[in-house]
Amino acid sequence: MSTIAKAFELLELFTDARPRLGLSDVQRLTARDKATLHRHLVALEKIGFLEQDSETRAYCLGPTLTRLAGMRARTVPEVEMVRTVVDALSREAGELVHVSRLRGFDLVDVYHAEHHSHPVRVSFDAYGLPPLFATASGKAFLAFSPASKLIEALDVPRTWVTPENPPDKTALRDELDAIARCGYARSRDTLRTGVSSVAIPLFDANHVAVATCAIAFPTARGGVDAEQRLAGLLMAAGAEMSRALGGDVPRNVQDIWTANYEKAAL
Amino acid sequence: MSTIAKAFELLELFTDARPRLGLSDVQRLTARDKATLHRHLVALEKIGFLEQDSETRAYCLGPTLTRLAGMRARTVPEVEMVRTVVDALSREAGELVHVSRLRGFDLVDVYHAEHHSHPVRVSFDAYGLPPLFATASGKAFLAFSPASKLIEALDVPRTWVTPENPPDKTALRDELDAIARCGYARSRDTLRTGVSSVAIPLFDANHVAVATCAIAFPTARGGVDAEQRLAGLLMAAGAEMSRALGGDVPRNVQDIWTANYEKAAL
DNA sequence: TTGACTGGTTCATTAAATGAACCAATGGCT
DNA sequence: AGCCATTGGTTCATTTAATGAACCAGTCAA
Repeated sequence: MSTIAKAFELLELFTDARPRLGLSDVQRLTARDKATLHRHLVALEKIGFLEQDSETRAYCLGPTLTRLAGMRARTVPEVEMVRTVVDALSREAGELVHVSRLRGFDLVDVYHAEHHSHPVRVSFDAYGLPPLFATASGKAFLAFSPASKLIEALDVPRTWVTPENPPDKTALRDELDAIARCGYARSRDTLRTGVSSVAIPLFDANHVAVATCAIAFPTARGGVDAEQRLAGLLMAAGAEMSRALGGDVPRNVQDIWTANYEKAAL
Repeated sequence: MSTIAKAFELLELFTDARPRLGLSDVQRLTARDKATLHRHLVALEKIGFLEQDSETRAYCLGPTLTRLAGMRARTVPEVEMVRTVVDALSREAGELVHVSRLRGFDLVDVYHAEHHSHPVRVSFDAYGLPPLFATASGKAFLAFSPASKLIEALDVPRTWVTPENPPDKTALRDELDAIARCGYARSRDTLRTGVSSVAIPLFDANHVAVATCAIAFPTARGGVDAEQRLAGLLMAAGAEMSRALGGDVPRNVQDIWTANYEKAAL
């Protein structure tokens, strides 16, 4: 394995659950040699990917990440464009909006925006990324992808331990069909109790689902009508977001969306 | 040099000026071997620090940076605390506010917030980071640091080509003295034409300046009164921000700030 | 056709990463 | 006091992984 990948694995250890790790912690988590780990940690600290508390000697994620992420947000046109749309959507919805893109069989954050009014802390990768069929975003993606994708997705080995999710294939298939009909996916308290979300897929130029946009909101605040309102906003913005990514929404999906958000607006 | 550092240097090549680089571009910029560079680029792409446009084959900064930066923003208490203060300040000022911290002789972004009303795109590292004495933030830092810091700062070799800034030591010393007296530093069109800013230092627990907070605004929008208003906001929030970093403002500086922003409020 | 570009690959050489053993300091606990 | 288990960090002989000159293949313009 390349040293770069090894060093990166160290960065991945820092999660919401354990944001500060000492040398020994890292050693326990990786079961690698202490000397090597120490050198890697120092190297990462030198370049600002980690920083070390001079008192406790513990490491945490460093400021360079902020800088580079900002650079990406400014310069990568894809993100730049999505950003304006997502910011607007976030203001309108008053909730956390995030766009993720498929990378292998994981959905990784492209950009997210949270309206200031009521901060909902939604943390993603506590211990690895959840499987596609466990999140609204993932289901939105699968529902608008060829069936073969689901088969593949189910076969991919995962670090994430599903919290009581024996993926029942037929039930899942039914749910995905329902999502394809109503235009958006939903989840309640599945990823994190108290957090619900609605999600739609975003499409590339070939009308293939390659990304997702989701709105997360506290379950307590989201009745059926609230959920439908948010889903309506999502579907109304769906075309613009796909276009921001350089893609386009398939005709049949656009028809479903148009019908649904017009209904929601009434 | 460690492989980690080498790979990191590649990431540093991606700037606002040139956000997308092909293999050959990278080779020209680094004068390193193509094979090695290619392997590094691929490794960085695998972990999502870069991403490659499948059509143009060019690389740009990747989505993992966004994810990790978000993780840091959420989990590192220092950032978390600064965040709330900076967000508030940004809303009040209606301008871009950013907090940077000293790292070697560079100021690196800890957190920044931009009020949505009028977006000012202020890009920092076009070709390396500017020297301390060329920015409001840097001058704010130097003015409240022992004189030896300035001597050191002037001696540090820099990649940044100063755009007509032969650092005249006595003039600089005079300016820094003036800053120390009035409580904040200012710059007009120095870093980027059309952009002005005001800045104050932030102090650690030992009353040593270790960071800065600056407000950037379009020169066109900033008359003398506007500048003083922003500087007043900055000085009023200075104590809270230093405390958010776990530090404290020296008595004499606090006195200057208190006197000045009370004057500005009248 | 040629030549100058791309991005990407091979494989012998070499330099850098590795890890067992070792320090030094800290913090309980008898 | 002494002791044992921690902690973060370092050394240096060994080995593994990084390196780079040369090489492919594709693209574009002259």
